[in-house]
Amino acid sequence: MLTGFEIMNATNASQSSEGVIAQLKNRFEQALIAAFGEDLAGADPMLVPTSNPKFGDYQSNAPLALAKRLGKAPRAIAEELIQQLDVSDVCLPPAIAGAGFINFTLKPEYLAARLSAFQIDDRLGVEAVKKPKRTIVDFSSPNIAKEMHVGHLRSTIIGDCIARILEFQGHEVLRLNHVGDWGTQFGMLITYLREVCPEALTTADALDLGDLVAFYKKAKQRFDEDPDFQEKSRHEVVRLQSGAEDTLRAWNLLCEQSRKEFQVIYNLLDICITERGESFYNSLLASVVEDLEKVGLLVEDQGAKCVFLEGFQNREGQPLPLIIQKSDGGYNYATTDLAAIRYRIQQDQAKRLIYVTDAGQANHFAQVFQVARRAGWIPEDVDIEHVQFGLVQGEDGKKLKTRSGDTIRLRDLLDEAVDRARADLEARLQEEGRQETEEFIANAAQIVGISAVKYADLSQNRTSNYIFSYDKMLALQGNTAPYMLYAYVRVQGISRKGEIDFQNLGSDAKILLHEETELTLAKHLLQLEDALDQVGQDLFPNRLCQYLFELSQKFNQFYDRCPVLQAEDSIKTSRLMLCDLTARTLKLGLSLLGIRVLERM
RNA sequence: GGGCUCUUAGCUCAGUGGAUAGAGCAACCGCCUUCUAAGCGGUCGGUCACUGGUUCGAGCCCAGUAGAGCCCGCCA
Repeated sequence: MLTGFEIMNATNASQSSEGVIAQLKNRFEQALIAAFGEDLAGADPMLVPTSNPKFGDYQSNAPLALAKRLGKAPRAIAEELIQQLDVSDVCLPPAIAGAGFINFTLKPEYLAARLSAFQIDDRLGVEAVKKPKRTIVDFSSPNIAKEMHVGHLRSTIIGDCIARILEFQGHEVLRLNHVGDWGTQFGMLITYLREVCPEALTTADALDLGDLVAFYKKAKQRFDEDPDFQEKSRHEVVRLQSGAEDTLRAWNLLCEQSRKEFQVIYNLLDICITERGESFYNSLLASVVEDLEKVGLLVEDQGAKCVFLEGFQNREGQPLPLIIQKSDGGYNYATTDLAAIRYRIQQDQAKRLIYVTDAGQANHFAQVFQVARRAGWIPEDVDIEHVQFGLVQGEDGKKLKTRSGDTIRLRDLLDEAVDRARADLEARLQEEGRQETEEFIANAAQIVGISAVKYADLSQNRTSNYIFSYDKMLALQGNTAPYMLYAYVRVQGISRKGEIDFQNLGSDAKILLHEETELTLAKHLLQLEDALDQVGQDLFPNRLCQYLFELSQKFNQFYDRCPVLQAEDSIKTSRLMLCDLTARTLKLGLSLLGIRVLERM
């Protein structure tokens, strides 16, 4: 039981660092109960940013939704709610509008107080979650002995971003690279190499990945044509899975070779990930079959051990099986994925499993999740989610390919983005008669190029296909990485020009919000936590991009209309604080997208 | 045949059951003696694929139709 004093303290949360929406929601929930009783305890306050600035900053649609349930007119409900609602420390008096909306406008003093607190807060007001969840983000997952191509781009970028956001929110995140390092492709590759290049199987660095890819293609061709070769390859897989020493050594060399190449890409993209490939689960596969047998889900059909699925049919309208063990005794990826689910829940103790793969695997994951659920392997308190994304298409709307029709190597794609960024920058330097060092140019081009690729991907709703265009992603205006990097650079330009130390603006520094653009910017700065909460929940990084783009726009409007260095002292200090907060918010937000900033560009 | 995803401005795309559907690009018109104009302001641009349904209220939910892409028994 709270005392009156404690209730007042709990209510008077203007210095609290929770998100504005969360804070208003709390107050609203209390008012709902005070006005209409405990029955309404779970009712949704329906608090959202307003659809139009003329309605204020936030609105509640709850009175409309509750009209039927309470048997009262929406406006009357709004009236009663406002009576019970104490938000005077946060907002101007709430207004009832339209059919029964309640509109809230933040008080400038509240804004200034919150933003002042951000001044000494590296997290910019974003609280760590109270209940951290151990989370696994499974992403990137290239195949050994193949090069990373454009198909791995989205998984890598989106997965990394999701991991960064969840980590920042305070969750314990395990980033797993479920590489394809185990399966029939090794049988044929090793068999082929034994014939044509045996030294590759015993000597490190005898081949580079490019050669491996070429050998892989030839091996595949032989496999498809030559029954003898097929037989040898299958035998090689069995030898590998049973641990034959020479085959295992060859396999290890191939993996090591690929790993080095993958790392080049991960370094370029600034990706940190732990490899735990399919082979890791090899020893657990037999028990998956046994345990499915025990719970009575396993059915033998045409020699294969399967689980028949609910809600999936084949062409003839028959129930579709998920094959757990092939008729030749081998396992396939469904088995591995089931073993991985169990391992991640039981051994890793994960409470949230996130799989970042293309939408084409939606069926596969729905099937695997169904079987795991029916087997009782997914406890109530564990969430399992397939975070799917669409294809990367060329500007012709078809799957992205080189001019000659080959798959584009990820390495080449990234290099070209950097080359183009460099060409743009050099043209600009020439035009403006600027002289910069080679080091400056190389660094700026690198960051602009890579950021542009990442941002172009992350800023789209991931569920749809997206059209890859260097021209659009590197464009200097619009919702692009360069636009946002430039907003950040503008702030740093001010501090250089004015010889400002943002760390040391004086102890009496106060935020004053008089101009419209100052208020608008301040309000947006306060919404970072709400934006991150949403992405943490729904795993749509484009929402964070949208937030940062709007922040950049609002900063540029402020920059355009409010002189900083020429302003009178107290206003100059206040504006410097807004600049610094904007820059730090951009830097933090971009870092959560996996994008680094530049001080000059 | 079944499943999944998608269809919003000329183009590329946002859009959380709520008020008059938004950006960017392109086009056109303005704004640099002033912190980097890689910027800002403005104009133009909509049958939210179509038809029904649910709802006080639908671009959003449900059903159907059309179109696009992807997936569908021993590859991953």
